[in-house]
Amino acid sequence: MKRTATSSKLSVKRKSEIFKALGHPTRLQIVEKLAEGEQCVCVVLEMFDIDMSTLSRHLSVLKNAGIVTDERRGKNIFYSLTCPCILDMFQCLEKVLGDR
Amino acid sequence: MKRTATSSKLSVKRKSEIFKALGHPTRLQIVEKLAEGEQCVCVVLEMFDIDMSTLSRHLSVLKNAGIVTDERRGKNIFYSLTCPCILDMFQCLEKVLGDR
DNA sequence: ACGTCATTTGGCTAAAATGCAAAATGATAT
DNA sequence: ATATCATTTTGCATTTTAGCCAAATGACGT
Repeated sequence: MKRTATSSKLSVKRKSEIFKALGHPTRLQIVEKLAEGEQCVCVVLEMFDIDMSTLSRHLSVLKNAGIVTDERRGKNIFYSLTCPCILDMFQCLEKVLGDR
Repeated sequence: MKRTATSSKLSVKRKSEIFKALGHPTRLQIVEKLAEGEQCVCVVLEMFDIDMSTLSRHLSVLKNAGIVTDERRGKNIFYSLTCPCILDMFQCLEKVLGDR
């Protein structure tokens, strides 16, 4: 099967949404943290010097993009990567940075 | 060597800038087009129903992120991918989309 | 039912991104 | 020197995003 570089209009939209969601330092670091496994919001909060409500908003951006899911257990809410394969993208990116 | 998921602050910034640059449908399609090889601005323009000045802005966003370079030849300016390895990221992303 | 803890949501303001139109630039041809 | 073509830059209006604070929600303990 021939490999084409172009994508359907719908797919372009979804892909760019994912990129956009990752296009913020805080959100990028959240995802990197989740690479270690499921994390409680309270733990993630400690990583940054931002308001809890701001963090919550970032988490919802990631969630809307389909990058993470959340699950409530008791009083806490835990976030995790929907598909750890997203980390492969990060490695590719490392390489892009390295090659320049 | 142990593989860590976290990155230096500087690297986080640069990475998120690259993601951000790709986080727009038009820019994403430009990059996909450049996957075919160097392209004249005029050719890229035909792909979209946008003002030339708008396209030029998108191109400069990609350029500032280091994703593309430009070269003038005569009256025309040609853009190409700085590092075609960025396309690997796209394939990873396809997989992320596929896995859901 | 009431209070508390963890998190999200609404309301607001400031900053950044998008996009068009018009002016500026750079290369070439006359 | 002037005109023309291709592209970028500037100026401006509109929309989107980021962030804080305060109010709302949901789960739990008393």
